[in-house]
Amino acid sequence: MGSAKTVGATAGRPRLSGSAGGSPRQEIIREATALFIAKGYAETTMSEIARSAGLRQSSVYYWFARKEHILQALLEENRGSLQVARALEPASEPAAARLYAVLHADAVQLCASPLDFYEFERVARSQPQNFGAFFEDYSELHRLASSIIQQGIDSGELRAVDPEAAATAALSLNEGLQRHYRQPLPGLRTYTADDVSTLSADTTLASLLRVPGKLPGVRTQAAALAAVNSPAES
Amino acid sequence: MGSAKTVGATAGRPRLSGSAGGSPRQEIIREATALFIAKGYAETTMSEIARSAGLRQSSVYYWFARKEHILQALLEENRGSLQVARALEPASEPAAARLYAVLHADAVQLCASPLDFYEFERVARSQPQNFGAFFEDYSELHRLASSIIQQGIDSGELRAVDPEAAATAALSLNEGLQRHYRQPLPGLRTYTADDVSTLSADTTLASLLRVPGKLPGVRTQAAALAAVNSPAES
DNA sequence: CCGCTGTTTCGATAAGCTATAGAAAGTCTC
DNA sequence: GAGACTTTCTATAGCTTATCGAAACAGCGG
Repeated sequence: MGSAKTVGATAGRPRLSGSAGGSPRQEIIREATALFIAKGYAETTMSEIARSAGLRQSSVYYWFARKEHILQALLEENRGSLQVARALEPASEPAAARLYAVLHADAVQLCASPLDFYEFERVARSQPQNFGAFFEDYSELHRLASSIIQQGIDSGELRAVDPEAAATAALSLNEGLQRHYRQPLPGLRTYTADDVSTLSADTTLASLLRVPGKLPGVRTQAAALAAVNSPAES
Repeated sequence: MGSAKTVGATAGRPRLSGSAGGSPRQEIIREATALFIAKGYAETTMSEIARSAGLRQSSVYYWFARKEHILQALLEENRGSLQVARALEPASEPAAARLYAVLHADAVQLCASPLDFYEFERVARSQPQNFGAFFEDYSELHRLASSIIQQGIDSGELRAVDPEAAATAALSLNEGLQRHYRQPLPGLRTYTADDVSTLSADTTLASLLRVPGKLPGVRTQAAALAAVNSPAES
């Protein structure tokens, strides 16, 4: 099933609609991604994906045995915010700035992702055996964020809160706010990806900093950290 | 279609499974609610609802022409957190305590609701003409929260942030955290409804208070306010 | 040149879903 | 007891995801 050497174009029965460009697998992922962005995962049918990729509905199943597998493949191409957290958790800069940088990067990634976080989570939950990586990544991010918060408490930068609960709240805020970027509710202001990322990190840090007045400085430090530890140059 | 006087039990063709107890409409809503809580909206089929209510699948459509109408009816029975906001927005108590009370009440309601907020929103968005009330309620809650925040800024209790953005962040945090109460992610701690409500309101107020040390006092004041303005005694 | 094997696509179809249409089986009113 | 009204039923259309086996090609050995 789908051994798919990187053959140019020739093999197997030809398509009714002229043959494709690149590898069918990538083609399907690309078209599916565009449709997911436009309509969401649940509202996109395999027939639409097939039509966009120039295939018949059932032919898509040769490359992806289940609809969720397309999502899974898409996920594997979209890692990134964990790298920032992994790089910054053991670093020696002030914990507040590192936490800000991690949260901001996570929010940016949530906004840039082709799929709403909650839609992702819904599918992942229905297929836990295939989406183990999703939960592992989330749990690792949570652990790293908790650790940075603990460091900040120890150093006196942050208030003495429960680090685990604070990390949960911080990530929840990221997730909740990405929704407002992605699908603005009628009657409410619309936000850019950077708006919500800054709003989220600002809010969390303001709630944790022992001296709230230090927020602007933290923000500046975090921007410098992000420039160095961005996943682009890994 | 479904004029449904509150007749005792007699009218129309009898059911194959012995006749029902109360009004079929209420019966369907009750069984559907239980199923939605157990499995979520999308994963609950009309056949299951019908079976639980002692009807055939198509008979449910006599009472609810579309599946979403069941959800809509369910929504109309579950108002409440808006009442707290309406009562407290014009009140004269300190704004910080009123904001805390509103946010806490909203979070409690999100946790107690039979349906995940995001699942609700998804359906509401697909049927805007039927769920106008949902968006109106949300927008009113947002407006009231913004107003209380503005009052707090004016009185000097709260930092000088953008009230609209702060309200969006506060409600987003409520929504994001209800998810962690409702569907704990594997490997993470589980929270009670009161845990997440307190965590959410604490976090937001900590991020907004000019003097973070006042948080315990605000929390106490808010509890007193909630006791007086709870929707139960309206 | 011809059949064999492997690869990819196709058409047909099963099973489950929401929703509709019309017949059927009662009660109620006169 | 006839006709109207209410409620439930059976049957079915049209959509979805997913499976199955046949069809159409390339490349290879004889």
